[in-house]
Amino acid sequence: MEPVQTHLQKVVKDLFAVEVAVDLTRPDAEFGDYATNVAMQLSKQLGKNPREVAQQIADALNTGKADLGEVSIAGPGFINLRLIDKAVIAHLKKATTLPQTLAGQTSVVEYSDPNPFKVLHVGHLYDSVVGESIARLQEAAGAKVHRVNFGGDVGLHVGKTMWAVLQYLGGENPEELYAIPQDERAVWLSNRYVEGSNAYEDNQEAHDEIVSLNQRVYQLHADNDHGSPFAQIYWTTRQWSYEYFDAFYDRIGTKFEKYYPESITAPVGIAAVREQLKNGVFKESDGAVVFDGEAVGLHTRVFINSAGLPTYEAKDIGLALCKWQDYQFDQTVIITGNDIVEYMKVILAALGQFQPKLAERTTHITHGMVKMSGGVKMSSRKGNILRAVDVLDMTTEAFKASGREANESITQGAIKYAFLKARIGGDIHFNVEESVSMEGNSGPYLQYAHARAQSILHKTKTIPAPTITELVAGERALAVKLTEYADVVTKATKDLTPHVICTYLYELTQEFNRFYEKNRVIDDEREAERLYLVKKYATILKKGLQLLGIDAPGQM
RNA sequence: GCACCCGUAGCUCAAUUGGAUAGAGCGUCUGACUUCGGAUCAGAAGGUUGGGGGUUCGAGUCCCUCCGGGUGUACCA
Repeated sequence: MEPVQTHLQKVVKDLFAVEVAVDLTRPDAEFGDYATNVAMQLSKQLGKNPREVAQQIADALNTGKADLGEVSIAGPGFINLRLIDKAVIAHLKKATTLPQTLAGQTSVVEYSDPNPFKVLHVGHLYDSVVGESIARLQEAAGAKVHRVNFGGDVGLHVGKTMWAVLQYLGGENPEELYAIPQDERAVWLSNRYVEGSNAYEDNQEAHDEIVSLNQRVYQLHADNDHGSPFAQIYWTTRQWSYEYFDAFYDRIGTKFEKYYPESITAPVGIAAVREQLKNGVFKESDGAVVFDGEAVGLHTRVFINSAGLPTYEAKDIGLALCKWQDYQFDQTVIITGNDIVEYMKVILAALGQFQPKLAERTTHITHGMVKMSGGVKMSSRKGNILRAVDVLDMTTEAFKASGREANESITQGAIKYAFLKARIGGDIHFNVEESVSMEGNSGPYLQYAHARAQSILHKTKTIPAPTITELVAGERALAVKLTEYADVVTKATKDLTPHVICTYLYELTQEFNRFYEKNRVIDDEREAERLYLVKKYATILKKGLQLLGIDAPGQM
């Protein structure tokens, strides 16, 4: 694409002596390989008819070189360009080579962010799938990516859990914990949280005890207490929780380099906020330390409450500073639900007043909730909360129900693709039956398409031609589509939009099926050349799916 | 009340960031297989892009306004 673009840019500059950014777009195939609307953009400042401008540019282009075939003008003044086949083939050769747009850069991607002691629910799964994909996109563009995770190992929910744990153990008896089977620990612990939450609401005595236990947990951190019976119970169950997280992340193919527990970020945050209180970034109000967000068009939030305890705000400031100290990143991406979008603006506005560079390098992207649609069977499950594992189980069951053998890579392909194919931002509707369908725009369909392409390659001893020298009718559309891969990935990386990869891969399979319907591969005189196309196709499908965190088995 | 996000075909989503006749899948209907994995392909129907106004060569996209939905809004996370 580059030679054509620079050529076009030069032609425009020579003709009109203006410096404009010439955008090349990929129009419908009927128009050509590339299109530009530069003539329409220029027409106003030149005071000329756009088609006239387009004609001038087209004439000048035709006398040039740069891989150009047919140049035509259409509509109000679009210039449509067609590459010569040789240029398409040259591009095809390096179709899977991605521009290293983030080479040498360090990025910290923070996502999932579950609270220890609590259960991983469907929202964490969605957040994790998005985060992993974004991390992979940045890695593919050459960045050094650090995956990190933030969560509350202190706070009221911990007090609630500890209360119920102590009830269960009959007091501060850490040795009793070992009676709980290893594979039941995570569920057991999250059940304690639910019990503690209920007691906190319903029982005044328990309520007071929980508040007190919450304080004890903070104190335990302040004292670095690992030896007292209560501390042993806390640290042991906390560790269970992290083991549970790690096991789940391992299952879904994501791995965090570092957890930032609030017990670590809170003191850092408090210190920074107190220091900036002196500098006037924060101010005191009703005994609390607040940031006056209204002064910058946002809302005011409390960073340290009137009891002197850090709120989530201070912990988040601490988190930002910890990440900065650890990585000195060029950029950090934080992925959360969109309920905290306004909250995060306040945090970044506050941070920007004393760490402007850090704030500028932070990108907060937010998603909506996962809503279940279709025939969801929830009757056997307690409570309103949909756990992450429930989604995996439901999807596996849906596969079995359709009479096929389920396996983990297909289950996850179904879920991840269903989550990623829509633009990040709004709520998504997860339809289990649709996600496992082998027809239509689904993960398993693309996995199948890849497996089928692999099977073609294994069907013959012919070696795919190392490269093609010409394209014949029926091959060109597929070849052109294959060359779009790198542009699509680069765009997805720049905009942090994995869904454009989904759209592309699906369009690619459609293009392939159209080709395959009409053109024989095996036992054709162009077998070697066509195998080359099939091989490129399979490679791009596999690589593209990998960027989404989806495995592409060779057969299924 | 105020702020932010969302509203596109019956359903789920796209739309190259202001460009060409708003495109796909599912579902519905019509065709095509003794053929490389038909888990496919070709085609049809289905739209006042929530309503109205504005900006300009050109608006789903930008501005105003109204309607509908969601979220947030001082010591929870």
